[in-house]
Amino acid sequence: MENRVQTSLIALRRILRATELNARTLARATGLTTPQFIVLSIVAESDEISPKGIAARAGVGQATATSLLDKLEARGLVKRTRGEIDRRVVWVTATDAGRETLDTAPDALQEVFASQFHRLQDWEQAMIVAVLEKVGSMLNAGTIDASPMLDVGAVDRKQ
Amino acid sequence: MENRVQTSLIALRRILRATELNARTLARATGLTTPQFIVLSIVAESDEISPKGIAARAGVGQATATSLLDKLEARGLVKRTRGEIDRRVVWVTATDAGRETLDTAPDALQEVFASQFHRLQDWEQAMIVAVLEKVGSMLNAGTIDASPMLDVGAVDRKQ
DNA sequence: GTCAAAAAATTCGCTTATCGAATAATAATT
DNA sequence: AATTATTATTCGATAAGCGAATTTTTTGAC
Repeated sequence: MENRVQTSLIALRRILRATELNARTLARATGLTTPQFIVLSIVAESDEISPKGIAARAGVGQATATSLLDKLEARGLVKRTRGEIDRRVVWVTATDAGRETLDTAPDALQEVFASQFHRLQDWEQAMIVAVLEKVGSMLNAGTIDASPMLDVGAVDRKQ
Repeated sequence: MENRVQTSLIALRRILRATELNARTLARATGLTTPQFIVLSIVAESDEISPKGIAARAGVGQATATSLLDKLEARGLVKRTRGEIDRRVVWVTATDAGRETLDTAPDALQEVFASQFHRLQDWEQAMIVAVLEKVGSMLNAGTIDASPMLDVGAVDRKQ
């Protein structure tokens, strides 16, 4: 039914809003701006990533990524290293200070989710995991092959 | 298991990323910037809303909301009207042009989701609806009592 | 009723984000 | 060897965003 699609999308938007607000809160807690925080998170998640990759994952242009990295590097939260095999690329890694910053940031969303999650029955938890993964792949699968006219490059290249 | 929480959060982030990229794409398709698009959507969803409410829902400051509204109003996509009972507040509504803009915007995410969704079995669809709503309320429940410093009122008041 | 406090929107000044185009360096292709 | 691609960066210009101050209006206290 069309209704279910509608309901799902509304629920999705609600989830989206909650996570967005959380990102802002987190960013403030760390003294970073939201985009800076997002970039730092991406860098910390991957042990080595290029500015191009960061741009793709953060959904911003390469120029923007460079500018954000400049600020993070100036604060000593990330480090840039020229690639040795391919000297065009720059490898970005999180410094200890960078990881520290992320670790000490209290992730309200995560905590809230975890606490609520633990209240659920086992089968409910399993159901949530399954559905979230399913929806994630649905959305991602779609983005890739359904809209080639849009700049999907960024989405494609995400590893 | 802590693992399930982790897995869920990763899946959530993936969903988030997809929807974020979609928002940017949509914004470009309409000739608006992403924040402008978001604000216009919020306005169109509610038949009447104040700048303060918009700010809360969009997760930005009041000053920012005003500035975004200025631009939307200049393009004739929204209209401001002084409140009659309380003349401090301004009621913002979407104009026909504003609704038109949103309607004609091809919502890639929505289409992709819908097409994937329809392939599923009935029980799977039902499960997705249930889980997404559950997760939404879990996250929002948290947001409300975990961070009262944010004006979460708007989230409550959403119809 | 008047005066002070609160509330809503706006303005202002300043910083950050963001993009596109141009540039520089390196790699790949021919 | 020369051309083309790729990667990052710089540059210039616009938009987003914040906090503080301002304006208008309402509410509360006395």
